[in-house]
Amino acid sequence: MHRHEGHAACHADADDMLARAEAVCRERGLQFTPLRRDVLEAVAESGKAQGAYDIAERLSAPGKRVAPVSVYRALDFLMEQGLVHRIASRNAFIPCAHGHAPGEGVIFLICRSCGGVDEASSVEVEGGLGRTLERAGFTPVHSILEVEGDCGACRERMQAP
Amino acid sequence: MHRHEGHAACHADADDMLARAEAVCRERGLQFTPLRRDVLEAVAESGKAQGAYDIAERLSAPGKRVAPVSVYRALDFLMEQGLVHRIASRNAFIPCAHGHAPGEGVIFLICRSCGGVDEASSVEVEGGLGRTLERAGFTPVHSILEVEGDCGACRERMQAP
DNA sequence: GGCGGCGGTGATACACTGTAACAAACCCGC
DNA sequence: GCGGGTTTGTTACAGTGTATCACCGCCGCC
Ligand SMILES: [Zn+2]
Ligand SMILES: [Zn+2]
Ligand SMILES: [Zn+2]
Ligand SMILES: [Zn+2]
Repeated sequence: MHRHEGHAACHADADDMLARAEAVCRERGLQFTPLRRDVLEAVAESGKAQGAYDIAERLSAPGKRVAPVSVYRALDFLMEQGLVHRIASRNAFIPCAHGHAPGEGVIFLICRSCGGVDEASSVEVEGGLGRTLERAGFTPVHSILEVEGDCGACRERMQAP
Repeated sequence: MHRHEGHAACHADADDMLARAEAVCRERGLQFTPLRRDVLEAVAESGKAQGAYDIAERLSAPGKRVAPVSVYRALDFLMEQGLVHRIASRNAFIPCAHGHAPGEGVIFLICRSCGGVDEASSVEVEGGLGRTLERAGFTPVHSILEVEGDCGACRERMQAP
C-alpha cells in the first residue's frame, strides 16, 4: 500500500518520475521525446488528477500551442509504459511512481475535497475478486477499482477549521 | 452473486423490471412517467450496456424525436432509485434487477466480446477493501469496481466455433 | 549522396458524452 | 380556476476523445 506524503513530496517525485521514465524508455528501446516528457511532467507536478485538455492548456504558451490530440497520444504512450494511469470516473490522468507487477490490481483513492489521488493495493481484495470471478465463470482481462471519498488530511482539516 | 441466463431470460426480465420499477416509484411517491418507462425498457431490452445516445435514437421514431438530454434526465432519476447503473469505463448504462442494500458494493463483469454486463458482489472483496481503506486513513463515500474480460458463454463459443 | 520506410508531431475536422438555461406542459391540492 | 412544484421540449454549449492527412526527422539501404 502506498501513500502520498504531501505536496512537497509529490513535487520531489516529479524529478524522480522523469528520471525513471527516461530509464524505462531507454531500457525498452522507446523514445522519451520532449513532448512526452512535458506531458508527464505536467501530470506529475500537479498533485491532482489532470484532464487532457488541462494538460494541453498548461503546456501551451503564447506562440506555442499544444493541441489536445498530441496530449492524448503522449498519454496513450505513457499509459502503455505504465507511467501514467487513467481515472475513469474523472476522465483524468495521474502519474504512477510504482512499477506495478503485471496483472497487479490497483486501487485508486480519490479525494473529493482536494482532488488528490493515492494508489493502494491489497492481496486480500485481489484474492477475493479472483475467487468471485472464478465462481462466476468470468475470465478477467483487466479491472478498475476507484474509490471516492475523503483523504485523511482533508478529514482532519474539516474537523478543525 | 448473479448471472444472466441468456437473452431469453434478459427479455423476460424486462417486464419484471418495469413492474418492479412501477412498484418502487409508487411506494416512494414518485412518478413513473412514460418517458422514464420507455428509457428503462430500452435499457432492459438490449442485453448489453447502452449509451445515452443509443437510447435516444432507439426511442426516436419519424415524427417523434427524443432528445438525449431527456434520456439523461430519465437515467439520472432511474439511477437515484437504484433501477439503473452507470458503467463508467463504457459511458453506458445497464438495468439493475437486484435491489441492493444501501452501501453494498457491486462488481460489474463486462464481457468485451458480447458486451453483456453481469453484476456480482462479494463480502470478501468488500471487507478487504474496507480494511485497506481504513489502513490508508481514507473515508470512502462510494466506489466503482468494473472488470472487463470474457464471460463464460463467449469463452466456450471461442473454444469451439 | 539519394531514397524509402517508419515513428512522432502538427493541424483540422469530426464524433461522442454530458450539462446549462429557459420555456412550455403537466399534475395536484387549494 | 389558481399557484406552485415537477416533468418535458428545445436550443445551445461545454467537455472528452478519435480519424485523417500532411509534414518532419531519423535511420538503414541502395
Ligand atoms: Zn500506479
Ligand atoms: Zn484530500
Ligand atoms: Zn445492481
Ligand atoms: Zn460474452
